Amino acid sequence: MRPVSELNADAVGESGRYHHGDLRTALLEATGATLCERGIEGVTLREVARRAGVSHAAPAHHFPSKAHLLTAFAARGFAQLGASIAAALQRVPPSDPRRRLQAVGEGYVRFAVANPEPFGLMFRMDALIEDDPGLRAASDTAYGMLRAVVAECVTAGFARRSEAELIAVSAWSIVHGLSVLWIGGRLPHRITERDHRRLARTVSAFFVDRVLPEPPATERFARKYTGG
Amino acid sequence: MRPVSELNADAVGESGRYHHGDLRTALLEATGATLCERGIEGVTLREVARRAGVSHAAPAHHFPSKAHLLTAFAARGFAQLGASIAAALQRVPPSDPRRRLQAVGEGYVRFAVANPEPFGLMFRMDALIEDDPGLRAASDTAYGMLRAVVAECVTAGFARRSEAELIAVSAWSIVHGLSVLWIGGRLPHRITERDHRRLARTVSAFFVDRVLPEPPATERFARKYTGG
DNA sequence: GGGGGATCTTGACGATGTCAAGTTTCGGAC
DNA sequence: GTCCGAAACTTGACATCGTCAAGATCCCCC
Repeated sequence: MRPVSELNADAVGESGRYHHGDLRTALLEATGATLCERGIEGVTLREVARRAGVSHAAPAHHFPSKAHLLTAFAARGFAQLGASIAAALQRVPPSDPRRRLQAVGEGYVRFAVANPEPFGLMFRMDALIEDDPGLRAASDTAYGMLRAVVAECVTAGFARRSEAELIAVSAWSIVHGLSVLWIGGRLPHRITERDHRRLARTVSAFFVDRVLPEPPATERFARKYTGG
Repeated sequence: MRPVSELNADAVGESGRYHHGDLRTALLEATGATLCERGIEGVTLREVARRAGVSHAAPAHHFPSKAHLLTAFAARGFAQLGASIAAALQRVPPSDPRRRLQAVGEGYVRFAVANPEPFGLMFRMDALIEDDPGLRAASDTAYGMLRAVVAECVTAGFARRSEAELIAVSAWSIVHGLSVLWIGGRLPHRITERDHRRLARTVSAFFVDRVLPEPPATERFARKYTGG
């Protein structure tokens, strides 16, 4: 009977509390490592368990199924996405809501391009528990940050309140689409080969300047799209 | 020894030439049927073969691997996407390039929402042969239609030639992002519950009117984003 | 009309997600 | 202090998957 400390010495790592330690966290981190090394289809319950130093069926005691594990990982990803957006927002004062909206877009695309596999997984609804409360909450939090900044723009007079939702959806669509197409290698190479931040900044600024022009221009177009 | 006609009678269907008929096409159609019925993860080589009425290893003689089958199906999807865009374009005369750009966006989103699973598969690069010539060609054709209409807008004076690529990328991003978020159920329900065509039309019109305003306005913003 | 090659089948292999049953280990009750 | 229940983990098994190798079948062309 070999002591458990010898069996799991390399896998327990920093958290050596008991049995394995905090296996739940270890599995999530192993998922991230596998995801970045071998891509989404390389993420296997058995491979993740292998990396965590446990048997192939151990994950079942922390996640009812593979989908639950991926969902928990995706929820963490949405939290990190929110942090990326928050970090970008912190650099722009509340006095300039248009540039804050631009910062949201840059933070979104920057996170996506910096973490392509996790970002891709976050929107793989076929592999996730779609109505998981944690996932929904994390996703809604990120979207809520965008809506809050759009609301700031409304308050500052750069947009009408009735078109706020349309602007939010459009803004989210353009940054999400740009991220997906970029990660998927669908954009022309002469574009994506440029500096990461520059393209994200250019598209975000382009959107903000065109969609939220100076207040007078806003009034001109607003009434068209705000009918009940 | 049962005659082959009895074995495959129900599967051969309309094309009863020999062995099976045109198995390659039958497999592609079985893929589409499985995809829409059971979702992306329900698409299995064995299930597809089952539906086509052949043994589990038969597809290997027409597609070297599952990824090749899915890639061929995705290429067909891009062709259909192009057809959807072309159909939308045909309803708008060349004299109004701005509304033609709007039509491209509507055709794009309409196809995506009408065929969510095929559309999702078309951008699942982890499951596809990324640099397959057929897939690339079909994808580039669809993107080329968008670029062509943007070029029309440039010719008509609604945009500067130097910002054409930026506009094309932004337009593709917004319609693609809207499609992905919509299909993924990430948009607020109070939005997606509305009529399909209306949201697609609203966002597309919103984009066109804001990004391609009357010529004078274009000149105002153009110089910012066109630096080398 | 017969042979060559394309087409399809059968059988097998390793890998995967999940389940059932057994084993080890922790924490609290006595 | 020790003992028991529950939690954590292991072992083994099953159906299914993608892929490969080998054999069977059928069409086209010489």
